[in-house]
Amino acid sequence: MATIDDVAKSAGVSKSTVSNVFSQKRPISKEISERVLEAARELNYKPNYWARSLANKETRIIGLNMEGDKVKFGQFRMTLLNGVLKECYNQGYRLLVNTLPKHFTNRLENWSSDPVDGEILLDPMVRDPRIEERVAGGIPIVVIGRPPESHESTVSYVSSDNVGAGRLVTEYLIGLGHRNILFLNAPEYRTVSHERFDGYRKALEMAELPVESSLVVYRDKVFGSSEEYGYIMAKRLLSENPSITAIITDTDKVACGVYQAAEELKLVIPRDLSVFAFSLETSYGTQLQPPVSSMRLNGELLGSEAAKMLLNLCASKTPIIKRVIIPWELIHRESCGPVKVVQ
Amino acid sequence: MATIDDVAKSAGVSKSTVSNVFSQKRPISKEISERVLEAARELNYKPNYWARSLANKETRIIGLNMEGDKVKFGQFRMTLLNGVLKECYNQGYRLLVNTLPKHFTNRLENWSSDPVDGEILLDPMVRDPRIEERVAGGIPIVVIGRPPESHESTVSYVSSDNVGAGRLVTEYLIGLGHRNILFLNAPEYRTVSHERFDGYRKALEMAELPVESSLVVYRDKVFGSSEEYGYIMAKRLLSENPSITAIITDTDKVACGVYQAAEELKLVIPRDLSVFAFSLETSYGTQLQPPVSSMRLNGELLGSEAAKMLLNLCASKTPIIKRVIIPWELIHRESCGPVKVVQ
DNA sequence: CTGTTAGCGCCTTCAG
DNA sequence: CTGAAGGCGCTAACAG
Repeated sequence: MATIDDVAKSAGVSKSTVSNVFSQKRPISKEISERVLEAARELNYKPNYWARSLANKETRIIGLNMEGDKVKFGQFRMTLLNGVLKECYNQGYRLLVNTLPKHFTNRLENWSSDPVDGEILLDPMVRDPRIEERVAGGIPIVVIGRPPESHESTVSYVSSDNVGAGRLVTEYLIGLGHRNILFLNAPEYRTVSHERFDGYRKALEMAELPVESSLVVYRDKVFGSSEEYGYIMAKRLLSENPSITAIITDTDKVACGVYQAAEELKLVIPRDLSVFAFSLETSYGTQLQPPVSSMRLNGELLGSEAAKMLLNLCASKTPIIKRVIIPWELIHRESCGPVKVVQ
Repeated sequence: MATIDDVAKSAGVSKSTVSNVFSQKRPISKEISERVLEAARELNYKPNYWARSLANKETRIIGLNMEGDKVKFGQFRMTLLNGVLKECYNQGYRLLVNTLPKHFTNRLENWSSDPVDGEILLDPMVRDPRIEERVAGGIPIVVIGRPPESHESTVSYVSSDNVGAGRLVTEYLIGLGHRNILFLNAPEYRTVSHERFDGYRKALEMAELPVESSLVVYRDKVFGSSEEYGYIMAKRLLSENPSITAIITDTDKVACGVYQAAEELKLVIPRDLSVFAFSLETSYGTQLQPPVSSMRLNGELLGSEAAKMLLNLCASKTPIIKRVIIPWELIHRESCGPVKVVQ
C-alpha cells in the first residue's frame, strides 16, 4: 500500500502538500493539486485511516454496546439499530458493533481503549460498570433506557416511559377485572425491570389492591431461553395459584412459553387467562394464537435520537446532559379479555 | 488521557517494558509487571487502539458493507448479522457497519482506506466496483451471494443456491398447473436476480413452456418501496394479461403489494392467484392473509460462514478462494394452490 | 529480562 | 501558496 511519502515523491512535492490536497485544510494550487491526485491514482494511494485517526484524535466511528455476552439482535433491537444507522448515515459516521466477550477483554493483551469517538449503551443495568468506565475515561456516551440512579443526572439518555407503560398495562388489566396479575419481568439487574415494576405497583396501589411479591418474578440466569422462562414460571405459578387470571411478560418470546403452559393446563387465552407482552422480539407476537397484545416502542426513533444526541456530544465538547422520552402505544390484539365470571 | 510514556515514567521503566507488560509479547518479571500495572491503574491508562493498530497493521475489526445508500436491516439481514456477530464474538473481532453515503465518501476530504482488516460484502451486483476496489487494495473480502462472473473464481463467497431455488419454486408452480407465471424479480443490477431467473427459465424449459419476456420484471428505481413495486406491477400486468395465475416475488414486502392489487382486482389468493415470495423481510410474510409461501434461507449460517471465511483469510495471508453454498428450504404456507379449472 | 532507537502514516506547527 | 521538522501513541529491532 502506497503511503503519503510515495505520493509526495512521485508528484515532486512535500508530504504536507499531499496531506493538504486530501484534507483540504488549506488551499493548494490547482496545478499541484492535480499533479498530486494523478500520482495518487497511479499508486493507488488512499490516506490511511488509523494514522489519520491517531493524528486527528477522532475516528468518526461510534460504538453500539450491548450488555452481556449474547450480542444478538431481535426485532426491537433491529429497529433501534436502523434508527442509529440512519443518523450515522446522515452525518457521515460509521457504526461499530461491540461484540467482544468478557473472557476476551479481560485478558491483559486485549485491554485497550475503544476505537470510537463515543458510544451508545443498550440495556442499562442497576450497577453498570460500562457507564463508570466511560465516564472515567471521558468518552461521550448516550444510554438507551434509564441509567442507574447513580448516573441518572450525569448521563444523557433516551428512553421510553417504562414506568408509565407498566402502569397503563396494569390499569388496563385491572379494568378488565383482573385482580391477581402475574408479572414475568426482565432480569432484576436491568433498570427497565424496576421501572416497569414501579408502574405495576402504582397501578395496584391506585386501585387499592395488594402487591403480592409472589406475583412478581424476575428472570433468572438459570433459564436457557425466554420461552423456557415463560413456560416454566407460568406452569409452576399457575398451578400453585389458580387465582392468577392475567400475566404480563417482558417479551413475546416469554409470552410464547406462557401460551404453551396455558395450553397444557387447559387454560384458554383470553377466556381463562389474559397475556400481555411489553416488547415484540420476533414474529411470534403476531403469529401466536391469539396474537398477543403489546407495546409498540418505536425503536427507530429511540435509535436515531440516541445517535443524534451522541453525535452532538462528540462535536460540541461541552457535554450537555439531555433526556429524551419517546412515546409508546398500547396495541390491543386478542390476548387480553375480561376476567372470567365465577359462577 | 495518560499515554504509555506517562506510565513508563511513573513506574520508572522504559516504554517498551510497559508495552510488553500489556501486549505480553515478551516476558516481564513479576515485580516490574506489577509496578507497571499499578502505575497504569493510578493514571487510568489504556493502550490507545489507533496507535496500536497503526503500529501493528491490524485492527481486529471487520466490516459489513451493504450495497446502496439504504443501509437498513430487515428480517433476513438481521439473521445474517447475527451470524456474523456470533463469529466475531468467538474470535474476538469487532464489527463495523459501513454506512457512509456516496455523497460523503465521494468528497475528497473523506476519501481514505477503510478502518478494517477485511470486509463482508452484501448484495453483490453484476458490476460491482466495491469488489474491484478491494481486490486492487488487497483487502480480504468475502461476498454473501454470487459475485459477478468477472470475479466468481477470484473471490470467496457464501451463497444460497439461488438458481436451484428459482427452479424449484417454478417447478412447484408448474406442478400446480400454472402456465403463466409472473416473476417480480429483484433489480437487474443485482446478481441474485439473474440466478433466480436462470432457475425460472430452466424450469420452464424443462416443462417445454415458453419464457415470456413480458412475464419477467426487474425492480426499477422508480418505485419508492417494495410494496409499491408489487402493487403497481401486479395491478398493471394482471389487468393486461388475465391469464397470469401465479406470481413469484422477491420479498414478502413485494408480495404485500401484490396482495393488495389482487384484492382490488377481486382475485382471491390462492384460488385465483398463487403468490410466492423468496425471502421474508418483515413479519408481513406470516401476517398476510393467507400467509405467503416462501424460502427459508438460513441467514444466520450464511453470516457465520462468511465471517469464518473472512477471519481465516485475514489470519492466513495465503488467500484461499472458497465457495460455500448454504441450503434453503421451501416453506409451504397457504398462498399457492392449484390453478383454477376453467369451466 | 530490560532499555534505546527507529519507525508506523499522517497532521501540524512554523518558516519561507 | 509550499516545505521542513516534529509529534500523535505504540511496537519492533537491536543492544545489553
